[in-house]
Amino acid sequence: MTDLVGDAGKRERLIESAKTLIHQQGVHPTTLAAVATHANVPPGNVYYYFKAKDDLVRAVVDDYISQANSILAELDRLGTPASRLKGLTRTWLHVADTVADHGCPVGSLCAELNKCDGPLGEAGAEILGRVTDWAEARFRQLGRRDAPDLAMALMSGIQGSALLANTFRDATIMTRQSRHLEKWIDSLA
Amino acid sequence: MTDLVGDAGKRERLIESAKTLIHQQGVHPTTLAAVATHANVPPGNVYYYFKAKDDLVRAVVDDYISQANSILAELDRLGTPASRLKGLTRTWLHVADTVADHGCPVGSLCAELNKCDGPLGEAGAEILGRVTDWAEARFRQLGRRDAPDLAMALMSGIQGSALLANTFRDATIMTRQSRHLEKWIDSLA
DNA sequence: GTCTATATAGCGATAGAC
DNA sequence: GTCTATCGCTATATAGAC
Repeated sequence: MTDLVGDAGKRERLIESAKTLIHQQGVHPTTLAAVATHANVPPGNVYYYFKAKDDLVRAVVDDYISQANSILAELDRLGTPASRLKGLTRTWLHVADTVADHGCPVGSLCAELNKCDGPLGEAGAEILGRVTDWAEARFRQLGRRDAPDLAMALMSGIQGSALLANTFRDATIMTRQSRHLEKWIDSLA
Repeated sequence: MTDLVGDAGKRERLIESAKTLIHQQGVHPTTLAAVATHANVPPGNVYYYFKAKDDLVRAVVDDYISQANSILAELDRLGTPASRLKGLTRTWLHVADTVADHGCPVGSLCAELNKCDGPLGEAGAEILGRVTDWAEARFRQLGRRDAPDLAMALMSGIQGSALLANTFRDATIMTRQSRHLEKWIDSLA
């Protein structure tokens, strides 16, 4: 949400810059000076747009939530619940190389936020909760009573393989696991 | 590996203290002063035992590797490959509450190390590689040609559910996923 | 050989200049 | 309303005391 005009998109650039750097380096090693520099904004100037570092991180989380909403809305245009769920899996497949390099953008962020005190400590649940709830509803559309468990199993399979792909710097771990999960979804339908 | 005598176990205590604090807070927020205090060692004295913070973290990684070796050796005393693999799954089940509070000790550590430069950036692969290789060999004992994929699928299911259990602060995510994985292993045997 | 006092540096945050 | 100079804190690391 841009506050007013006069921004010249600097706030958005700062959020985008923070997203990139946090994905690559993690939250703690990412300094506000680096975020500013990468966004072509005068260093030290970040505090005009965000009153503390935590607020910038919070903005990044909000950005991921709205990004998730867009992706999920797009997936719902697919024909069947099974194809929607397989489409979700394929979302990570498309960025397998980036995941192998730096991990899943939201998964690795959640891992770090989970260890934070304060409001940010619960922020990860907002992003992953949005996606998990969506998957659960789609499994229910498939007529599955155990939809909550299945949604968790799917998300676990995705997030776990992202962690392994990153740890072993091997994008094929994602692609092979993706095949595995898509077959599994078909077997349920 | 203790260098010499005269230690009075301080080095071991520092490693144990670092393991605990890193698990709870992450690597970056854990200060050497806090590690020393928690280990009842004079602050600032850490540098006598470890020449840099990275060396302490490296010692923690080595400790997890030897811990993994012990656990895997113990699991190999079980009768069948399938029971060994299910035993691996149950290893996380036994610490489900801790996982819900602070994440999987090695999984969350790997997530953070994956974003580090230098030798530590590859350290996570040493721990998870040890376990993954073991699982792969056990799947092969089951006569599975696709043992590498199955090992990754199993580890993904475990690590992914650990991340979700931590994110949602819900230990039952681990227990339910564990049931799911054990059934899956049985279906392969 | 064991430990402590201190140097150094870098970051987040603020007060105030333009 | 927009941005910059600077403060104060904290953490790693070292030099040297016991």
